[in-house]
Amino acid sequence: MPELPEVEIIVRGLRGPLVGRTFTGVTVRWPNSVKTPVPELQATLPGQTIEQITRRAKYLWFHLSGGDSLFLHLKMSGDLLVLPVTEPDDPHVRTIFDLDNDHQLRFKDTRKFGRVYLVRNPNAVIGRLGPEPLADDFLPADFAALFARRRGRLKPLLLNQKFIAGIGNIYADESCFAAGLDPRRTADTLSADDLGRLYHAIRQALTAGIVHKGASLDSVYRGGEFQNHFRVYGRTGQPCLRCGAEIQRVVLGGRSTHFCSTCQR
DNA sequence: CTAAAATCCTGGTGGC
DNA sequence: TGCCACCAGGATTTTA
Repeated sequence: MPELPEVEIIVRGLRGPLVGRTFTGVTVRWPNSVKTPVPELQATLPGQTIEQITRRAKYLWFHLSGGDSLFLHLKMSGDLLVLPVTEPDDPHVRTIFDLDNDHQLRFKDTRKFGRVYLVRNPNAVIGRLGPEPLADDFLPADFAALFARRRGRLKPLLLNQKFIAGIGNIYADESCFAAGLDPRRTADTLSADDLGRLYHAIRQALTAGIVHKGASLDSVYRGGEFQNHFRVYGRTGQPCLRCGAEIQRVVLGGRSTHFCSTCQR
């Protein structure tokens, strides 16, 4: 569930407690989540200091003093806790990173979809991602250019991280509503005007998500309250806040898709 | 190229 | 009350 805005908020919150700290050990309780061989992770990570934490798409990116990159992806139910070693254990903690100040970074992840990568070359993890929609140099013309020669449906394209990075189910639906576009439209039917509206809708939806400190959903409370501002996501059968028609739900690309068939064409 | 389906997972929910 | 089928979904992989 955490999408670009939620990950951005989490990254901002982790910088204070973690930048400058040095890893002293790693405990892996669910090896399937670690995409680097565990012995290699345990041999390479300790001793490296966290120089900076950034975000790329929905990945948290720890820049390490040894030149390596630690990437964490929270997927559906992941959460990160920085706690003193004396803090009681939690059965849903899958990986524990020991720090040099008697604290631990605990990767809690009920559904076990989250992933951990330690790599020398960051492109091994993030090399095939599409553009960052909130980047200063990502312009309407860049967005429109993505649609050239594409013929897929709009919603699955927005969820495709190779097409554009960081958008998930919530912000895809909210962006299509704000742009007045039916998520079932195919890319080659969108006019220049449609693409202009969609560009601004995506940027505004993601920015609003960050301003509201993300959405708290999926029983993972993150402090945000953007969930109180959804206009279509999760509102199946309820009246459209703009026209009053019932919000529809269809499945596109295997994902629940919520929209107003009156306002979105 | 597009797209649908399967995969990985558990907790919550709705039906009976 | 208890049991079970089913749903949620990010990203990848498989199949058409």
